[in-house]
Amino acid sequence: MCFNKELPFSRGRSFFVRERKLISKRYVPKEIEDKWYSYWVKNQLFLPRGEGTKFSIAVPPPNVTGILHIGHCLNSSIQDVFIRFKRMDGYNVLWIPGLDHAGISTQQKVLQKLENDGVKDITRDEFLSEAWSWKEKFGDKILSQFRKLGLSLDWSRERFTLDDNYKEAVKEFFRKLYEDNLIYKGEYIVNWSTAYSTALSDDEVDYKDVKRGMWDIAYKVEDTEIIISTTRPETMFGDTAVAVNPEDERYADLIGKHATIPIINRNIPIIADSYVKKDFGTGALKVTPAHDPNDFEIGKRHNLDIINIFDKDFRLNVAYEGLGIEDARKRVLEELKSLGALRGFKEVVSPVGHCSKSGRPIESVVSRQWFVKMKPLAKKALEAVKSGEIEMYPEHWKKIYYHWLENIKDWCISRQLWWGHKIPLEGEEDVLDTWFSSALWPFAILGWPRKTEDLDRYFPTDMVITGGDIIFFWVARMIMSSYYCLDKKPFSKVLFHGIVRDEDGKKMSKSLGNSPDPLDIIEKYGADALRFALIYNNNMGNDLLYSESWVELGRNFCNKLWNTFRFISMNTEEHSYSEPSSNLDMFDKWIIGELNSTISSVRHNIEKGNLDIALKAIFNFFWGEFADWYIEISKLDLKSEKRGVKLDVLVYTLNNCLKLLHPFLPFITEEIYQHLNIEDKESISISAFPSVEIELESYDMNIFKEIVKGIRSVRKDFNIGKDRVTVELKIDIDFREYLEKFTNSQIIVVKNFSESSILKTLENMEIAIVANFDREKEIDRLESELKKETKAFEKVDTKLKDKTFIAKAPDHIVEREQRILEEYSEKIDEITRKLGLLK
RNA sequence: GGGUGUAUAGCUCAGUUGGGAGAGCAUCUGCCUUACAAGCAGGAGGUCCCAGGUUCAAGUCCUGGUGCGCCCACCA
Repeated sequence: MCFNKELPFSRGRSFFVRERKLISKRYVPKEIEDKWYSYWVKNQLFLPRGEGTKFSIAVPPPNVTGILHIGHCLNSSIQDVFIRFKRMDGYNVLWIPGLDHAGISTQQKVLQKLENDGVKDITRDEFLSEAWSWKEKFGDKILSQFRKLGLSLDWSRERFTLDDNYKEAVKEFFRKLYEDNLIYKGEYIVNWSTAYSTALSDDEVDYKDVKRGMWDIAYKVEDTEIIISTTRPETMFGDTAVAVNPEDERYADLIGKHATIPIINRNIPIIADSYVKKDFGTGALKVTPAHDPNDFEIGKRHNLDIINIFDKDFRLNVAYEGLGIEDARKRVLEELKSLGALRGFKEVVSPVGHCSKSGRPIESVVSRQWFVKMKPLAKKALEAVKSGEIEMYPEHWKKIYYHWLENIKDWCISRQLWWGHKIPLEGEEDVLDTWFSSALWPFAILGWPRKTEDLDRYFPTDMVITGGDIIFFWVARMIMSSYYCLDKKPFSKVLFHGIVRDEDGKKMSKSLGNSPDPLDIIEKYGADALRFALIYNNNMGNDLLYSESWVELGRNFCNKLWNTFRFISMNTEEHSYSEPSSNLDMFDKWIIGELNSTISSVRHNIEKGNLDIALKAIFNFFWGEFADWYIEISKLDLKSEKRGVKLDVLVYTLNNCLKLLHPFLPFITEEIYQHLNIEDKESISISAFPSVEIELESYDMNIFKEIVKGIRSVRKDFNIGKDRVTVELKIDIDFREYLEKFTNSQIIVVKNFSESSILKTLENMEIAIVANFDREKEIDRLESELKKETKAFEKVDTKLKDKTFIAKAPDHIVEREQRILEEYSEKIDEITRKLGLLK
């Protein structure tokens, strides 16, 4: 195989000889990240390749409004880890990028811009051309941020929800629903966004508790009156009944009579409906079917008239013509007061629907809108998850999903906007809800409704990864539409991750100004550091409280990686690498053994979706074992005849770590991999993900580590410094020579520790260090240690004296406790003996 | 009101099927030991929310309570 490689620097071992001075002591991500991204794209490394099993993901398309935030970074980094892992593991991988036109949000932004530019009276076509240039500008910006993050997306298949192909998909979906009688147009009460002058679906409304006034108003009934309570007095002109509870004795003899609306003096019937609560307000309710969902339902039950009291700009049109809602309310109250009809006032806190986009209160109005009947679509979507055909993690999301689908309501899909898919029927000017098109994303981007190779090969996709906040908007609707259109699931697995919050637990938002710009973070710390931070701290499903200190840890880790590479590269200038196989000593066997278990753990945890655990496993191995112990010990042999083997093991381990880390930290791993140059691959991204290759009997180094730590600890406690010391042991060890060099000590084996030594108890044994020391200090130290050990001894002793424990606990547990007891006992004996000598 | 999640070190969080309490940050002490001060070494710091229960054994399982969070519905 021969690649036409065009590497962005001169590559190979000679690099270090000639340019070593250029390798900076600190890792500087800025200098390499863009370079490698261009290299990957230029060499088409993100296109599907090979004959392996397919693995495909459709990226949740970001809105063309705004810019990428930290949450997007988390979402897309998680996906990239899976994608890069599978690509390295031999799968034929496809990851498709794209954007969502985001109807309301985008239209609003564009209108805002036009208003700022002083443009008025624009036609639909003029508006659309303005919106398209907006899309070009901001869409590119978002996608370039994806590149900055290092996402290995197939850019040759970039999609947009308003592409011509996509329009076909939307038309086909609508046509099918229409022909199956699942779409209908009707006069219904809908949520109306006064900010955007369009209908909204129920899901786009957020309820917030609002403090507002509630007034009692008297309506005349023949020679008496009935007093109703309302928070919206100005809607009285749309009243078509007064309702009371049928059980309410106070009003029993009024039912069937007529009440008169004050001011306009129109008569309306008094009806009985069990919806009305006796103990709320006065127990009498004014019924305004045109402007309240519950009243609308009452109206349907009693065949009441519907009187719309607003024009399209929400100015009154029955009385007080032309006044806005607030002004009208004031005037109505004044007039009621002068008529003597105003009987009470109090403040109440009650939930009010707000437009989830603009934050303004929504109005309920009756209008003609298009709806989709959802119950028939929900059935298969429900079954698919219940049967396990589609998996959802964390699993508790299933319950939320079931509950929504089991209580699903019809979906209002028409929007009075310009930016979107026009309803594909003669004469219709409205557009479809954005989610109507998003629902088709996984298959529309693969070519549906046409039969394409991509659709055939890559659908259903393997997973969808998203925040739980769009489970209804998006995930559930994709599942419904996919079964409906193709009779297949859209993906096999749904992974929900948490929301990124700030350090105080507040949701990141522009208005709070607490959301850092990912580009600033990348500029300062590098994309790898940001990816590290997000994945290292993301326990699947829980929210995460973002802190810049995480990114610092990521950067520090990259720096550690970089300096490990520098150290190794300094020593390998003249070295010709071959995979380590023979002449391995105990330390080599130990580190390769540890590497092997890390590899297993990483594979296992990525497959399970526990990316944080996988990353921590590599982090701990690389920093805590390889750098802190193996490299330090290997320095002892870099001048001996073992040098060659040591370098082989160093390079081998580093190279494997790079590959394990590549899905998480794509840039720095590529940079170092290319420098190492020990495999014939044009990129680490298409090299083979590690599997356990060198099987060997691994070596346990715990005793070695414990003794080293014991000596260090004593040196510190007694200010011994770096002087050579004599260390007494009661057993011989097979790494004595290394231990002596590593700790600057002389090891001797003794039967009893000498009087002039400092006793140190380790987990498995005791050692004694011979040095000058403060006698009193040592006595204090030993006494407090004796206390501690005695307490621990007694705890285990009590346990072992418990007959039921001996009888019922498994043998291996009992044996272990006995072993532990012996250890404590030995330690106590030794400390006691030592104390005797000192005193 | 219905549903659901969470409570472990000063902070943010890990803790697999029950079996000797962990990481990062912060903090204290000593080191520029030639790969790395973005580093190295050594420490200190915990009533695992509360109360019961199951068990030889509970941070882990069960019941109840409390605090915090989220989702759905909604009162004129």
